[in-house]
Amino acid sequence: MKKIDIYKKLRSSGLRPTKQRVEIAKFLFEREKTFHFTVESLNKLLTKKINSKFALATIYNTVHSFKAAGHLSEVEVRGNKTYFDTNVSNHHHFYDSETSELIDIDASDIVIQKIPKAPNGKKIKNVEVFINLKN
Amino acid sequence: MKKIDIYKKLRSSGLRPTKQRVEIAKFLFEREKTFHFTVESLNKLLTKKINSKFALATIYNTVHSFKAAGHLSEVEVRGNKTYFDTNVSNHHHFYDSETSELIDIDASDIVIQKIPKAPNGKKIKNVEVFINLKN
DNA sequence: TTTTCACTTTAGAATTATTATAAACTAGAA
DNA sequence: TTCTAGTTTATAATAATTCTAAAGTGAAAA
Ligand SMILES: [Mn+2]
Ligand SMILES: [Mn+2]
Ligand SMILES: [Zn+2]
Ligand SMILES: [Zn+2]
Repeated sequence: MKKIDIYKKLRSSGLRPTKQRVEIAKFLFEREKTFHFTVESLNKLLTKKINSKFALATIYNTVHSFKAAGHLSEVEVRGNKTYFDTNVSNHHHFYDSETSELIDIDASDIVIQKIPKAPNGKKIKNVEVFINLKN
Repeated sequence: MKKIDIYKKLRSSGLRPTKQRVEIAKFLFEREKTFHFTVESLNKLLTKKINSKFALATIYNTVHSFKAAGHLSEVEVRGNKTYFDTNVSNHHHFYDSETSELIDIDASDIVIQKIPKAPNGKKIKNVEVFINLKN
């Protein structure tokens, strides 16, 4: 994803392309593979990557803005911290509790044959599969 | 589950049957259906049920002891608080984000036809399916 | 039955992740 | 260039959970 595209991405979702947002967006979206992170890990990596460091509140604000704009998704992982995901398409995860690492599974790589129907007046929004790993 | 069984359950897992543990165990395990709860909700319900209230730290200690003994499992749910589950068998969940409510799905009610193989030297420990609900 | 002590409970402090506040800053429209 | 709504920031506040260390207790042993 080129710099021009980063600006487009931000502008088209009503986010002013500030220095902070552009830096963070470049870090998050200029990559080939899915990136899973916590605010803490992102903050550490950003501080290492660029010389200036942003306020922690800015990382929180930005990540939440990106999520609200649909550029990030949130993954429910065992533990205290919130995990974010640059893959916003419907997909599943391996979870390695040894390393606290998430690995993407393409939606088409898991096929569910039988599924119960939703209870009383509710509908199924989506199905998330977690495959927990061991050594 | 009778009182005698509560004592057995505690003793056999190396937990001294103190007044607090017995009360909490009775509240959690003397029921037909699965019970999903947070420490906060359990504390509220216990305070209502029995006249005396226990220290919050005791609820935490007890719930963690029960989990370590295999009498409770932990369910990963979106949000800040930790959810516990009296159903310790392998099963899945509906999650209603409107009400923050979990509903059990028997393992046999979900059949997965296709599943990817675990990465590099890892093995699959277990598979958890979450069906998120909407209205 | 009494003694003893490792285990348990408890109140409160500490820690951790996250959110709120409010003052200073800035992108970009006018 | 000016103006202002949106943004960043340091810091305080909040919320869930864990830690601490003193007081209490179940039950093994005397
Ligand atoms: Mn979590
Ligand atoms: Mn959670
Ligand atoms: Zn992912
Ligand atoms: Zn359950």
